[in-house]
Amino acid sequence: MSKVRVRFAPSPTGALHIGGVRTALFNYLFAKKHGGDFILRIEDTDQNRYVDGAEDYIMAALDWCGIPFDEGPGKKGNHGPYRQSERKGLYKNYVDELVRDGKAYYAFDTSETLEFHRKDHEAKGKTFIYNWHNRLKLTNSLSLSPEEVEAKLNSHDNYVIRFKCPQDEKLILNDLVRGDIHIDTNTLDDKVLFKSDGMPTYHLANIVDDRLMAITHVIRGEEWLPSLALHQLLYNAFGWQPPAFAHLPLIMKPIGKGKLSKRDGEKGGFPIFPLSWKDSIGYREAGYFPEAVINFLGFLGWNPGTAQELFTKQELIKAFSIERVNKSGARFDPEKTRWYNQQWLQQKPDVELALQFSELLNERAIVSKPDYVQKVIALIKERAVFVEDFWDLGHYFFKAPTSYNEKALKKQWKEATPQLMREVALILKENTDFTSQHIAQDIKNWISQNGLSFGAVMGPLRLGLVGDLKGPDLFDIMEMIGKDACLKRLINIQNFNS
RNA sequence: GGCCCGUUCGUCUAGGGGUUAGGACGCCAGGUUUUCAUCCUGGUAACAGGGGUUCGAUUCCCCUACGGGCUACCA
Repeated sequence: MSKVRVRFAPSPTGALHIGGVRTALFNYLFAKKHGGDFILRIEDTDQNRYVDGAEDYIMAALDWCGIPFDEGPGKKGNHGPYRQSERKGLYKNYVDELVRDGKAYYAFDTSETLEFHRKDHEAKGKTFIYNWHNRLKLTNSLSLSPEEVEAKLNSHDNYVIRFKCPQDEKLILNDLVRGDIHIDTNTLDDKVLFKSDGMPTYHLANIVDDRLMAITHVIRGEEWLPSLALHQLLYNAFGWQPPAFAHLPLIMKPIGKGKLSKRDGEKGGFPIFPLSWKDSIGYREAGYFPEAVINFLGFLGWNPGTAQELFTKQELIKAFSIERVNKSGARFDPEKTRWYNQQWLQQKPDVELALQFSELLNERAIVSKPDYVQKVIALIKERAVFVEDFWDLGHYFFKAPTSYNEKALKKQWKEATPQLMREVALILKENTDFTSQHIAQDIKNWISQNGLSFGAVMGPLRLGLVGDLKGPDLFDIMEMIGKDACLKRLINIQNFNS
């Protein structure tokens, strides 16, 4: 068997959204699983929809996600160029071949005429389809005499080239995900293959390029399923062996109807793009790890059939199989993406997290020793979902509280509290070995010797040091911030309450 | 409207002719803890409906309903 070669073929019409990344990922996983190549091809045959920066965005996004391509724009390969606009000259010969063989024809109908037919049919409750049943009534090289056609071509009239869809054929198409699909060619239309601007349509370019680039498996979104028959027919017309096809289930809106779109992110307050694009925040900027993004994307429409949910990229490659891809669309769940990130954060080494957190600290003009930051992270990481959370969770390790949780204060700060805190301060002052263990011992002894309750001491104490009734072991916190800071903070809260 | 695809807890899903229909997210409760969270334990909750086939159907077939996609000189 020949080497597996798959491609991801986006149009540079804007930012790649999460569904596109999922398609790229599945292609990549499939290729790597079989020791094959993953090719990036830019399908920019529609110059009207071209968006500046979109191609760079696509490449940057794939790079951040850890989905590198083996061949593509800017990379060496034996099948380039990898932008369809740069392959423009190629397509005409192929479509001419089809015309010569009587498998395609020139059509001169103006868009206005076609639009009229469509509207007219719609008004009558019918659908206008340009195919076998009416093509002889329309203006094309099948209905016109050769002389008329010649004249039109010579006078540079606008024309398109349409595929002459065969009549009365029952096709059985195979899809790796869905199995056999039955199609009656009489329901198909004579799709435009070549546009009047000299560019091929998606259908032609796609087939020609997949052939020329020796693509063995076409893995794409389900929105392409209706085009499968046409593509199969085109391979037949050229006399080419078609690749295998797999259509991935669509990703649906978290709430409401339809497939996931850019707007859902804005509405639901979650990222829809891997990287920020214009006003839309990306997964990267929202604090997600690429590992987590890849992981949850991998589980959208696929699962390994085991209980394991956390997968590295290498594990995904190993476990991936196209047969286990689901048939039905998957509703996108932003909540679960958070869970994946939380899980990934727990697995990250503290050193690495410390490095990232230090940058955030720098932004707040806080300079701290790397090993101190690392110790802080060790204490608070288990309650974080994002690196950003470390600040909310552990700001008191770096700065004295400037405010106190009002509700908690009301509840905790009783009449006897000031005196208790003064005594605690005294105990701390006398401590000569300021470690969590010894502080705990001192305070616990004092509490039990005086018949006090833990709550009456620990609550106010935590409020004074942290500002809230949250956080890790208080004695650990005390050791970390040190004796001086502890005493200062106790004076602060005393003053605040008097 | 036409063509095509699909349908298991709220969501992502496993399973598959005879199961207490399993897991995860979420939610709820309990436990642990000086607090919060983590964590642990438990709970909640599903085979769209109707016909077949069969000793038996959630699983196979058909119909209906519902959901989705496509229906451009866009990809």
